[in-house]
Parts: sequence; structure tokens; C-alpha cells
Amino acid sequence: MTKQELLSKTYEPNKFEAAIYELWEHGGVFNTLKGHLAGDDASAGPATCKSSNNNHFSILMPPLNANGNMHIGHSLSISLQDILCRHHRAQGTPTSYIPGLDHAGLETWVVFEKKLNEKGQSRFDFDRNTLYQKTWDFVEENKNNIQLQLRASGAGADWGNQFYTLDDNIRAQIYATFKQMWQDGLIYRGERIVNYSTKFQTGYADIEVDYKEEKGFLWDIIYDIKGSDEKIVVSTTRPETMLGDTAIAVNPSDQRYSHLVGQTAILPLLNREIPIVADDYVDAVYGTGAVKITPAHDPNDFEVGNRHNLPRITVIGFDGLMTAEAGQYAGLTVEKARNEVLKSLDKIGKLGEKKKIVHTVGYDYKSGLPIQPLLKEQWFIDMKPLAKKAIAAIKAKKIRFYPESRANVLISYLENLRDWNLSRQIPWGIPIPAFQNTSDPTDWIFDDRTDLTEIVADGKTYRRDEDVFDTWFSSGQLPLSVMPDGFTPISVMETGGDILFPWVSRMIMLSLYVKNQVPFTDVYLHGLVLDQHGAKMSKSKGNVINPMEVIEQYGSDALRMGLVVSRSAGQSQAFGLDKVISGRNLCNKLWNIAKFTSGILGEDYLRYTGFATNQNRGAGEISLNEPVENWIVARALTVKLRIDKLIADYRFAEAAEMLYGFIWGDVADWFIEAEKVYQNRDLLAWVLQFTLKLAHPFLPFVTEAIWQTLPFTTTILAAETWNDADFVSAKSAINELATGEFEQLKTFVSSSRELLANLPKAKYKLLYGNDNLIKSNSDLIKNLLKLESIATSDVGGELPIVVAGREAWLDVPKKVKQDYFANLRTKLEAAKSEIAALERRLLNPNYTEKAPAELVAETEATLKEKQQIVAKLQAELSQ
RNA sequence: GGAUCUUUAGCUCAGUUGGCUAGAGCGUACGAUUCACAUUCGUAAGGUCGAUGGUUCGAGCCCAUCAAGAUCCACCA
Repeated sequence: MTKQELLSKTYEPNKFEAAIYELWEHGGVFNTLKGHLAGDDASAGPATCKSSNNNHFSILMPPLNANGNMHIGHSLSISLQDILCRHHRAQGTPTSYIPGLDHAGLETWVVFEKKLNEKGQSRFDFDRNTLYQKTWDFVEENKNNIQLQLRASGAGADWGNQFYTLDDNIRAQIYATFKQMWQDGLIYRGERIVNYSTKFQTGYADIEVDYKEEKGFLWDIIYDIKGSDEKIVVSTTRPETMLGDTAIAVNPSDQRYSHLVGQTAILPLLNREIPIVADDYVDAVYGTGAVKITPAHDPNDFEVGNRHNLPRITVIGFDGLMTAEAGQYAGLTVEKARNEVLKSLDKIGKLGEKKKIVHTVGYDYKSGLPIQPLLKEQWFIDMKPLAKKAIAAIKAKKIRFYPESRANVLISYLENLRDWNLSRQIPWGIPIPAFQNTSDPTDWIFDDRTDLTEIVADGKTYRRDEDVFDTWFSSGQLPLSVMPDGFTPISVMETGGDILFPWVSRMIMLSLYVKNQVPFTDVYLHGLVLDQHGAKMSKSKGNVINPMEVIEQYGSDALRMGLVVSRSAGQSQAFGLDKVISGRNLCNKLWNIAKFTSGILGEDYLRYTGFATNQNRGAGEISLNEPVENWIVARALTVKLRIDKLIADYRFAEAAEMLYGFIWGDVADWFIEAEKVYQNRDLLAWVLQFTLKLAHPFLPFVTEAIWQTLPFTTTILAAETWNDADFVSAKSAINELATGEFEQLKTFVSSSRELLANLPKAKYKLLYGNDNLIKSNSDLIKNLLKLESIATSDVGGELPIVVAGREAWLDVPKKVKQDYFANLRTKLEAAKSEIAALERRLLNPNYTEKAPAELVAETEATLKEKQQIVAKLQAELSQ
């Protein structure tokens, strides 16, 4: 089969996309080492565009869940990253796009545990090591799936350097960091109130708690004062926790209660004696001004308890049930205990008012159940020093943010950051390298031999902490462990705006801490991909779009185009299939441009050698003979420079739209149409290869597929770099005058079409006077207007076409002429009022004095032009 | 309680330091059509740029206030 025959009649992406990806991968196009080797094409290539830091460009792919599937948000993310990488690669910049998969701690664990449960097994049937192995195997089985999806998305990633967040080098880095922090005194173990998921039996980070505002009740509970008839009333939203009360607190300056401070209150139901203390934490004007203190179940009460040396009584267990401390309520769920406590209180007359209120309640973001604040020993990082460095770096603009406003949002987050709970009580993750002395619970040592559960040091036996690290602690260090030499800091961190806090902030802090270097210089955040009505996609709503299905139906390029257009940094935006279809149509257009061009070139066409200058034309050189030919080359060069600039500014949507307009509006509608007349083979070949190169980052598959079929190409498009010499010779070959002439021709043709648009059949003649432009382009005009004939005429014809400087008429029926004149009069009026406005502006001394001189000159020129048009219109009308 | 973002054509959105008549795609209307493409071609209609003030020679863009919507952060019982 010849190359040309490969260019099938219709554009059917799913017939070639997989093969194209294989071609790239086999060709080593995405291999990061390319460009480092002496004499390699990439390093020898010219760079038309500015290069990134150290003349290297790098992107770290935010790791996808190894056990998951891509969703449409991933597709957007991958598209943007891949556009950047392919663009920079084509500039000749050594480029590294490092792909990776995430073990995704809790996310994966939840899926695996569900599977276990389905088999009638539970996590309690196995020890943590066994569970870890089982989960590992489960993930290994599914890893391949997501990698296939990434390839289907066109991600031009360096698979030879791919990472998995459980890799040895990644673990080693994490342990090294943990050790350094341990030695610096930033790591501490403490009993604190943690956000606990009773469903998954693990603590969460603050950021993993999903707060929801909801309606609830505020109950008053009446406490007796010991040795007095007085009562004290407290309000609470969680009556069941009163079983764990160890004090009542009031504001020290609250006159109402000052005489009670130091006295003892009797806890109803349990008849426990608890002190009344004074603490600034209490807001005297809220509720009754007296607060029950439950140090084991509320972070604020915990603090109050510390200040007043109060005991901590745990009444809710890690299983979410009431503990033995809860007396008769032991074993009940929190909800049942609440009802029972309320009933009991009511029975003994200790329940006061019940008020409706709106308050925020923390929920488990995975299970949707309420988060229990529970007392637990965990590992914490003191975040203050880390945050401080990060804030300084951001303020010093060492990292640029797109959109810019996110920098300030991040700073205020960092300023209020609390200590980070690192411990997770799940089997799936990286074990914490800390061991506890079996005979002294306060004696903890660091040791990275986490494959052992027990070690002996200094003659003492230590047992490993069973917990694993929070996933963000490990993914927050990826820039430190996975980037190839020479590619740090990472050029662009492209990721979703929703993980600015959990991930981006941590990478910045940890990289600054460990290496005293920012992990990346630019952060580009994309928004959510919403459904076509602007609603969040979610499984429960059933409005989720599976990107693989879209790719199957419309092609990977179409999906990429559909996602990228109409989207600016950080903005969540609706996604509709109409945009994908429009992308598919563009691919189809490109396909047909290629088919037309190939048809004219023939199978034996060999590559041109460059542009001819003036008359000195050598064999295979491109000559620009016609106005349209000069115009399209000039246009191509301009568009390329503009797209380069737009990509450098991360204005992807505008770049994509510019490309769309170039392919469809300039190349197809004007150039190709014109070449049906001229058939300049060399130029057709040049324009096609240029367009394919330009479009490649946005439409990698279709451009490569076409490239592979061209008779004059033997290379891989994805590995092609822009050639400066070609650019220069193209530029020097352009005749500016001819370019301008084609602009005039375009206007002339458009105006004529407007006249002809609504005529039943275009069987008319175009007559023209002494006009060289029309004369020398008569064939083209006749073709573009689909006219029957075109001829010179000394006398004015029926219907004048009014375009500045042109003399031409259409031979049409009287009726058409009359309508046209009516139209002309409206235009005349419009032009006149524009002139009036321009004159007014020029008469305004404030304008002429204060506005820039060029602008004033431009206004004057416009005025003259308009005046000419009016004169002409008036002349035509008077005929 | 604090903060951020959004509001431009019927729909989804662009509009880069303020500068001529505010753009695109889709949709709509009218017309065309034997080969590159119906996944097509041509033409047109459609906008007081959320509201009100202000700064300026000039505001979709800058400032203030307001309205509507979205999101994030925060331990108020």
C-alpha cells in the first residue's frame, strides 16, 4: 500500500490512534534523555521560541490513582500538560513529561475494603502486613488500565521514567525527610483531638473533613450547684457528650457567674462532681454564657482542659459506639445515645429549652458520615516554620500562579495553617518509620527498617507504629524524588484548583524545607469540568461523562479540542459534546485539506528545498506567484508567533481558537479554494506541513496520521522541531504588496458575495473597468464567486460593487438593483454618522492633546477613508 | 464570620497593560451544492457588556456601592 492510499476517504480516528501512539513510543519521541545526547537532533534544533528555565522544560504529571479510571477532569489536565510539552519539544527544548501513578492511600483502601466485605471478609481477619500485600496485588492487576487510558489520551509522556508512589526511591526520600524533621524537632507525637472516621477507622487531616452547614438544635441542660439551690444552665448541640463533661466554663469577666467560679456543679445522670472554671474562650453573649467542657470530644474543650488540668473522659469509642464510661448508655450509637440522654434528662427535669439553630457539622468526605472528634495519639508536624518559608517564597514571586489571584488565597491559607496530623490507621500506605519501646511507651525512636515489625536497639525491644503516612505527605515530596537531573525545578505544575491546598502547598513547603528550592516556577490551575448545564459532575447525579467513550466515538483530538476551547485558568466551565463535535469537524477539515493537497501533489512528489527569492528559482523551491500565496505565508508566520505567545502566557483557549480560525478560515476557505485555480504544488506542500506542525500540540493524532501519509515526509511529526532557516527564508520571500492586494481581493469577494447571497442562481456576469487587480485575478474571482463569466467593460454596468479603489459591476436584474440601492442608502447613513463621531473626536482638544499621537493619526486616516467611501456611495447613488 | 471567583448574543464562553464599528463556536434564518470535506460552502439576523455612581479626552476593562450565582476557609458551645 502506498503512503497516499493510507489517507482514507473519511476521517476515522479510532482506526489509527492506537497505532500512532505506538509509533511515538517506539520512536522514543518522549524519551527524556533525547536532547542530552551529543549530536542528537533535538539538541541541534533551533529554538524559535523562548525556552524555559535552564533551557529545559519539565512537567510532573499529577499521579493518577493506579486503581482508578480517568475522568473528564483528568482528560483536561493531561491535554493541557501535553500541549505544553509537545509545544516546547517542537521548539527544540529538551522536554520531560514524567507520568506517574498514585497508590492513593485511603481512596484505594476504601475500594479494596469494600471488595473484602463483599467476599464476606473483614479487615479484622488479617494483620496489616497481609492486608498491605493483598491491596498491592489488587492494584497491580488494575494498573495497566489507567496507563492505557493515558496513552489513549495522547499523553506524550516519558514512560521509561514513570513512577509509582510506592517506589523505593520515593519511600527513601520520605523517610529521609521524616528523619530530618525528627532531628529538627518538627515531628512530635501527641494525644490530640483528631478528626476520626468511625467508618474507615482512621484519623483524617483537617483538610479531609467536609464541613456542611445544617439545621440542628441547641439544647439547654440544667446543672445543680453543690451545696446551693442555684442552677447553672449550659447549651449544647451534642447532649450525649455531657457524659464526658469534666467542667463547666464561663467567661472570667461575666458578672452573672463570677460568684460560681471555683464552686462545684453536679453532672446530671452520672452525678459526677465537676468544677466551674473561668476561661477566655467562653463568649459571654452566646447562649447562656456557660459552656460544658468535654476535653475528650471537642478540640476547644481539649484546650480548655489543658489550661485547667481537667481529666479527659472518653465516652465515644473508635467504633462510633458509646464506651463503658458512658454507663448505662454504653454500646449505643451516638445518635441513639443522644436520644436516650435527652429522654433521661427530661425525666429528671434537667432539660431546658430546645432552640433551632444552623451550625456546621464535619462529615467524612468518603463515607458521608459525621466525623467524630476523638482523642488519639498521632504523629504531627509543626507547620509554622514550613509555612513561613513557603509564604516568603510566594511573596518573593519565586512561583508564579495562573490565575494570579490564587497566590494570595494560598498565602492566607498558609498563614492560618495548623499542625498536620500525619498518622493514618489504614493498612494501605507507606509505614511510618517510628518504633516504640515495648517497656516504655514514651520512648520512640526513628528507624527506616519498616519491613520489620520489631527491632532491637541498645538492648531494648522496639515495636513499629502500625500506622501509615497521610498520602499527601508522600505525594508532597514527588518533585524531590522523581524528576530527572537537569529538569528541576519543574517548569509548570499543572493541576486542579481543588488540590491547591492539600497538594501544591505541601510540595512547596516540603521542597523548600528539604532542598531550600522551590519545586516549580509556575503553577497553572484548571477549574472543574462541569456538565453542560454548569452543574458539578457526580455519579449520584448521573451526569458523568466517560472520556474513553468520547474518544471512542469522536477521537482523542476532538475531546482535547473540546476541553481546551472556551476555558480560562482556574475557571470551572461547562463541557458540552457540541464542542467535541466542533473539534472533530476541525480534524475532518484538516483531513480533507490533506487529501486535496495530496491529490494535487501526487505520490512521487518530493520535498521542496526552500523558498525562492524573486526570479532566482531553483528546482524544488517555492515561488510565491499570486497575491493569495504571499498572503497565506505571511498569515502562517503571524499565526505561529501569536500562538507561541499565547501558549507562553498559558492562554490555551485563545491559542486553540486562533489555530481553528487559521486552519478553517485561512487555509481551507481562502488558500485551498484559490489553489484550485493555481495549483502551486510546492507551496501547497509547505502550507500543509506548516499547518500540521502548528496544530500538532493540539491535535497530535490526526496531524501525525496525515504526516505519515505524505509523500515528502519520512520523519515522525511529534519529533519535528521548527526550523529557523525555513522561517527566515519564508519571511524574506513574502511580497508585502501582494499580501496587501489579497486583503483587498478578500474584501472585494466578500462584498460581492453579499450582493449575490440571496439571488436564486448566480448566473451573472461580473464586469470590470480599468482595474488591474481584478484583471490579473479574474479567474480566481470568477471561481470564488461561482460566476458564469467575467469580462472587461468600458462603460459602467448595472450594479456597482463598492469597495474602496475598485471599479466593478454586476450584471443583474432591475429588482436586485433597486434593493441594493436601498441597502446602499442605509450604509451611507451609517457611514455619515461614523464620520460625524470621528470629527467630533478630532475637534476635541483634550483628545488630540492627551491621546497618543499614533492614535490621533489613525483616527484621521480612518476619517479620510470613511469620507472617500461616502463620496463613492454618493456617486453611485446619483447614477 | 472571613475570603475568592463569576455575571458580555438564544446557549457555552473569549476579550492580554483602558483606544476606532465588542468577538468565536454552537444554535437560528435565507441561499448554494456531481467530487478535499453535508463532519460541506456562502450570507444575514442577534448584545443599552448584571445595576447605579465615579475617575478619564475615552470604560466591557480601573474605583466605590448594590444585586444575583458559585466556591473556599473558619473550633463558637
